[in-house]
Amino acid sequence: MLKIGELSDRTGLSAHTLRFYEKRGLISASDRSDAGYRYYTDADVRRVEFVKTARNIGFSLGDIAQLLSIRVDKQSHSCHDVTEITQHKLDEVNAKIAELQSMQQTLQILLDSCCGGPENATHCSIMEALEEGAIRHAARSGTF
Amino acid sequence: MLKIGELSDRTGLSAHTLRFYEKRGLISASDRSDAGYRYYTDADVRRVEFVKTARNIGFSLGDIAQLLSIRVDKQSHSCHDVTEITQHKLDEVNAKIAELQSMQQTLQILLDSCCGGPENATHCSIMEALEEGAIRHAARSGTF
DNA sequence: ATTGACCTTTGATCCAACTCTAAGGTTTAT
DNA sequence: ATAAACCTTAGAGTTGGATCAAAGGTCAAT
Repeated sequence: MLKIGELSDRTGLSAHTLRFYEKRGLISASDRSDAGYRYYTDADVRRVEFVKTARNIGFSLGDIAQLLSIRVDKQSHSCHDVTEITQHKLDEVNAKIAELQSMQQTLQILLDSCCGGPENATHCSIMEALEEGAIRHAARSGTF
Repeated sequence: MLKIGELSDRTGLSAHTLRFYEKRGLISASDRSDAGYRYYTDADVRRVEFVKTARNIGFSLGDIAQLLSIRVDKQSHSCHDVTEITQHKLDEVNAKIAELQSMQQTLQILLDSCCGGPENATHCSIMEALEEGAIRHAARSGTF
């Protein structure tokens, strides 16, 4: 049985984060000491590792909660349930990439248009482009 | 002289957002009525449009503050100053794209590995992959 | 028995860029 | 004169994923 600090050492997640995940319902301690210390089993460690892997891939904590509920009762869920979550994430990622690539293009065009030298910015073509506003209509949705 | 609602109509930014930008130091009203109503000139409109254009491209409000300070005194700034901000943004965007593409690949591999059918998830290869943790070490930095 | 490292909790704070609320004051048209 | 539509402010709330602080209790080793 591991205490939270040991679990933290083993998983690389801080004790803060582990408690936070518990509050979010993602993990829990199998046992508690009389004083309330959390004690974790090997199964708990595996669950935390599962969360960590999913998070590394880019799943949100909400997605992970869904994946975990499948994990504990695989019989009652289908592969389709799993791919649906995964596909949804992929769609999100693709949308974000498209948006960023649009920004990338615009920024590159701006950079290409400007000398970038020590001349003063009175006739800077980037400033002029921003001034004219004739740039693009990006699908901004809280990217940065 | 426009009131804030008229400026809002003209720019498509809400009055809330315009006040928020003012609080952030990006814009200001050239005048106020006795009652405190904001009044905007054409120059103010152009400044707001500048902000909007820059924001659409993906610049942060902090970046935009810098660009605006160049704008009001182009003599004292060089093209280099402008390209530096732009290049920095481009670097950020490129880093984010790389990170998302890494996620994209992983998600695609997971999807390709799974039948996605109505079979129960007992042997789902996505779940197994998450279980094993042998996936990747993504450069996560608060993307989602 | 004392030190120091560990643990507990609730709740606050951070980031960005809004978005909204409450509680009122003003303007304009009829 | 009155209603509708506008405006003001300070401040709180939103999202996601942490991260930290305060104030205290516990444990292991010496």
